[in-house]
Amino acid sequence: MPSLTQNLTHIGAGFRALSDPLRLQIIELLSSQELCVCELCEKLDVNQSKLSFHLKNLKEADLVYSRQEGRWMYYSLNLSQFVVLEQYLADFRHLEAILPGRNCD
Amino acid sequence: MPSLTQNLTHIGAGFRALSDPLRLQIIELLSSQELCVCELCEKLDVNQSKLSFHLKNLKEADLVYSRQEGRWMYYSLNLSQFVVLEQYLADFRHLEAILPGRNCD
DNA sequence: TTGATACATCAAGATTATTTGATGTAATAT
DNA sequence: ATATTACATCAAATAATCTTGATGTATCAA
Repeated sequence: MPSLTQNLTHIGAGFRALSDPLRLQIIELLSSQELCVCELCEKLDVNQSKLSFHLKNLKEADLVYSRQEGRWMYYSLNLSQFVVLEQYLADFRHLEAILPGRNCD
Repeated sequence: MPSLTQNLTHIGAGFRALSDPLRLQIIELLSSQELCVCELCEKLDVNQSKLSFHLKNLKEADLVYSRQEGRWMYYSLNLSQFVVLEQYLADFRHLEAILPGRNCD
C-alpha cells in the first residue's frame, strides 16, 4: 500500500472513531481527567461490555491510552493523535481560494 | 435535543463523512479545484451512482457546496465547516495535562 | 421532437458496525 | 482455596452503511 494511501487510511480511521456519539461523550469525559471503565460506565449509564467495545475502538485509532493498575483499567486521551487529525484539517485552511472549475466538455 | 448534544451530533456527522477513504480522496481532489461529477468519476475511476452517494453524504455533512451549471453539477469544499471540525479538535490541545485518576474504590 | 448527456434516486443485496447477554481472565479480598 | 470485582472477549442478533444496476429527470443539441 502506498504511504499516502496508508496515511489517509489512518486519518480516516481516526475520524471514524470520532464519528460515534457515545465515543464523543467518552472523549469529553476524558478531557477533564483519566478515568477507569467503571467510572465511565456510571457517568454514561452504559453497560460495561458496550463501553469496552467503544474504548477498544478509540484505542485502535490511537485516540486514547490505557494503563492497568490493579484490577482497574485507566483510560486517558492521547492528545498527540488529536493534533495529527487537527493538522490534517488545518491544511485545508491554508488553501488558496478554490479556483472556478473549467468547463466540462 | 439539548444544544450541546445537537452540536456533538453535527460534529460527529462531519467526522463520519471524513471517515471513508473514497470521500477523503474526493476531498483531496476538490482541494485543488472545484470539479463536476463526471470529472470526479474519471479521476477516481468510480461509477457515477457511487459517486453521487458519497457526494450527497459530504453535502449533508456540510463539507461541500454544489452548484448547477447547465447539466453539470460542480462540487467544491466548504472550508468553513473544515474550520469547525478543526476547532473542535484544537480545543483538546489547550487542555491542561490530564490529571491522574483518583482511586476507583 | 428526438436523442444524448449529466446527474440523482431507488431497490436489492453485500458488507460493516453496533448492541446484548454470556463467558473468560486476572487481580484482589476473605 | 473461594468468592468477588473489573474488565475483555465472544457469538448471535440487529442496525447502519455501501455497492450495484436500473430507472427517472432536467438540460442541451440536432
